[in-house]
Amino acid sequence: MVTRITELSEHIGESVTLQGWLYARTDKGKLVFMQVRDGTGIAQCVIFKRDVDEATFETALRLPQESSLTVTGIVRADQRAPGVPGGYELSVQSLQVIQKAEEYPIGPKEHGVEFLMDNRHLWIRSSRQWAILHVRATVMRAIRAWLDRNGYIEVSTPILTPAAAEGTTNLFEVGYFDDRAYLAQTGQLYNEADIFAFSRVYCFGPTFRAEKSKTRRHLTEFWMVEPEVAFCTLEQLLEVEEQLVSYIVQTALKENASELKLLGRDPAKLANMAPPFPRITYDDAVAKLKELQAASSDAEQKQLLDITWGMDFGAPHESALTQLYDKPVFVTGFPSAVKAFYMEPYPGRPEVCKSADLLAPEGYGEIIGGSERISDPDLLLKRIHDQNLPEAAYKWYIELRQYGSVPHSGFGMGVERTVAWICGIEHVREASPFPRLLNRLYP
RNA sequence: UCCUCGAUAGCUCAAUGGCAGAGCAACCGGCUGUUAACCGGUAGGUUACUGGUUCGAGUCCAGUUCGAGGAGCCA
Repeated sequence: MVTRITELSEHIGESVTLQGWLYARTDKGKLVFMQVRDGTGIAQCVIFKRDVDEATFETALRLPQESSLTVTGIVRADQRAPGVPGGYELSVQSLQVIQKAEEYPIGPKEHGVEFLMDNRHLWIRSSRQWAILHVRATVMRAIRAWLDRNGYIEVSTPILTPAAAEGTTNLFEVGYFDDRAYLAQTGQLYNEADIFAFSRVYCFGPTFRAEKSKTRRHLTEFWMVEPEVAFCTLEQLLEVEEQLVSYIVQTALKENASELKLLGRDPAKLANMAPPFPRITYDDAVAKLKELQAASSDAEQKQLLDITWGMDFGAPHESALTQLYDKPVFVTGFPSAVKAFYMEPYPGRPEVCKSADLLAPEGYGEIIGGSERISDPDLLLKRIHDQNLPEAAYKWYIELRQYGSVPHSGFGMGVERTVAWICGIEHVREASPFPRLLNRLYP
């Protein structure tokens, strides 16, 4: 009978057996402290020389980090015991080494990014990475739970696609027999087909962008959930978004309290995530940014915040805007020219479209991009022509508007950016188990 | 693609143009409450690569490679 570390508190005074790996070890004379990981947590196992035979004590004293083992001992509650969740430790009675590990490269001291990324296959064992990936799993589970509970059906969209939805420069090209195919950048166009069969749908999977971006917010492969809703205006879509995001954050706060604590994330900064989120129009946001720019005394910041109406926001603009709110903020009504061809223009004001980005607080920036889609076939065709897109490739997409077209809206949410925000980490690469970056395809 | 910074022991980093160093990890020893323990000892080097300046280069110069941060683009 094997006990898991998360269940230790239910076995105080009992003899239990753990299976795991040696996370860290220190000794003090006739005493050895072993931090043992079992995948569910970390527990301190204490070996007193007088409690075990000579061979066991010698083994423990020399056991290398990350050796696999089975350990049996009495569970004790002890305030001094470190670990995850901590507070409980094992007085070891017996120890079996399954494999004595070779010298482990990742030690208890600090390491550089390149080294850690080269050792990502081992790095994920570290408590910090373990905590982040736990939160990631919670976020993904919460996304599905909320959508499933609210009448959405998950319909997978293809990864291998014939053409781009939004330009062709950022596509990964792959061979497709005698032809070429591209890795999907979005499932949205297929989602739009799916809503006419299922009304509310979402796709959830990896997305690929061959962008030569070298920033803390970019991966070339990332996970995105894309809900799409029939009979839905932009205003209604924003309500869906704020409810979903709030549910995700609240679920993580509830289920990953110890992980967030391990990450040093202050739960107070996430606690008030509840609808409604503030909304600001692009017009007002530009005016606000100009004020901020005028008020800035830093010359470099002044330069970065420079903006004129019609420009898309850069990272410094998003960052400055989010500092004004303690909740995520919607920016609506972007200029049509900087957004995708399929976004519905505002009636009487075609230079702006029914689009909305959701910017996460504390400078984390865009985690959602969404819009109401053009439902009129003639307008859609015109937009395709205006942008010199190949009409033939979009034949099926235009047909969706010819057989019972309805107002509809949808959005895409980036999982790694959302996880990075919730965890309060610097870089999205830590929010992915094996991140793919501009110069990183190993391991 | 552009801008800035960097590459020295397994890891993190020092070293005024003048003998290649420390901490951690490893190995040996000491210590019955460690939290990245502490104390003593041992071992560990093609200073990213190529060329140049110099009596002498880890250090200065040129080029190359790799990496980090940022911009643009985006979720």
